[in-house]
Amino acid sequence: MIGKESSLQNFNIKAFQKDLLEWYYANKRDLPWRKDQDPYRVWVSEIMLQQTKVDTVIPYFHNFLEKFPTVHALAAADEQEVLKAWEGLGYYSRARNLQHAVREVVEHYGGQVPDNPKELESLKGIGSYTKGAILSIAFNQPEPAVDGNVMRVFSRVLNIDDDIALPKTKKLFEAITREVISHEDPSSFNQAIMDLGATICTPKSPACLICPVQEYCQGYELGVEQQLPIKSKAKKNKKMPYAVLLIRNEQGEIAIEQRPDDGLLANLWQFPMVPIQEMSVELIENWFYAQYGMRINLGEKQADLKHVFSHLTWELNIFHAKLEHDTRKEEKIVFVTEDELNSYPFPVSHLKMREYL
DNA sequence: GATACGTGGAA
DNA sequence: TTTCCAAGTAT
Repeated sequence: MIGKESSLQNFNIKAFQKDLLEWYYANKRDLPWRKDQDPYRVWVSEIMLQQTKVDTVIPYFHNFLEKFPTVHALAAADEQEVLKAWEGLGYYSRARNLQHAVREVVEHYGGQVPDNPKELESLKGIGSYTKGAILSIAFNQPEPAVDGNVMRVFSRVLNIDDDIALPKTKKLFEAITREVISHEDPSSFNQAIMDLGATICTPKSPACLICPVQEYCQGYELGVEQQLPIKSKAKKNKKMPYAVLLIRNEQGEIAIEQRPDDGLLANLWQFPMVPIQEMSVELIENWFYAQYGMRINLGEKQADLKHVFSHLTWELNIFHAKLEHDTRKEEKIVFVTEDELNSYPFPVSHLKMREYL
């Protein structure tokens, strides 16, 4: 690892700050969460923006703030309603953790978002990045908010080849940012680095010729900007084949079930899924009876589709089925009308399946 | 420290 | 088609 001391030798911090901030003041993007410094709005935006593009977040942000305009509104909402507002955005534990944390803010902090690192980081879903983002953007504190943009920009500017996939590398960049951050306008400094990373110092084909800090960039000077940052590869994901059953009862209602309250897509709803190795109608019917206590008649396969996650892929084979005999004791499966489906949060693959109902 | 955790868009 | 990526966090 390169120490921050050697990285910052001969680096003109004041001049870098000045050029970066002047560029930001003239070119900053007009984003809905930049209208004010309301800590709750900043918080919601930062959670939504985790691993998610700005263009994707914008409509969700508007809708979410309309439905839950304050910490009190979000604290009082049903979790299902919150998940429904998050539907399609992904990483759903963000939504559940956010509501959990907001309820803690209402209970322990009188509804005021904490303005110190200790209390902020103790809240569910707030890690080192989000803590720094809230402290700097909402409270004007000179705290680092190191995300992928910051690591990419500083990897190039300071020619640092540490693997940004490693946790310890983030600590290095946090230490560097503490040295480099503007104390006059820490909020703008952090957002400027992120805007620069998103619009100029992009992962592929960075626009070095129009970069406001080109003259400070060792990566550019050495012609290695395309090689930085160093990032180790993710592993290939695993395939998981399922039969998905669109089951109708005699009233024409449709069977859905809620997923477990932890792990993948926690607490979301889905059409019943049967893990399969090979396609066998009897195997599926029998497995379903053993699991749910319901006899079904499997109909014809309607379609298949893939649902690609970060770490695995569902191979979904969609079947119609008819409820034959119901000897259930528990109500794990619920039958609802097509209209009622609209109030349940589903993963995107199951939203797409409604076309085959 | 490695892995789980979503989704849609770009090259 | 495949791969990578995007304002990370929890465990």
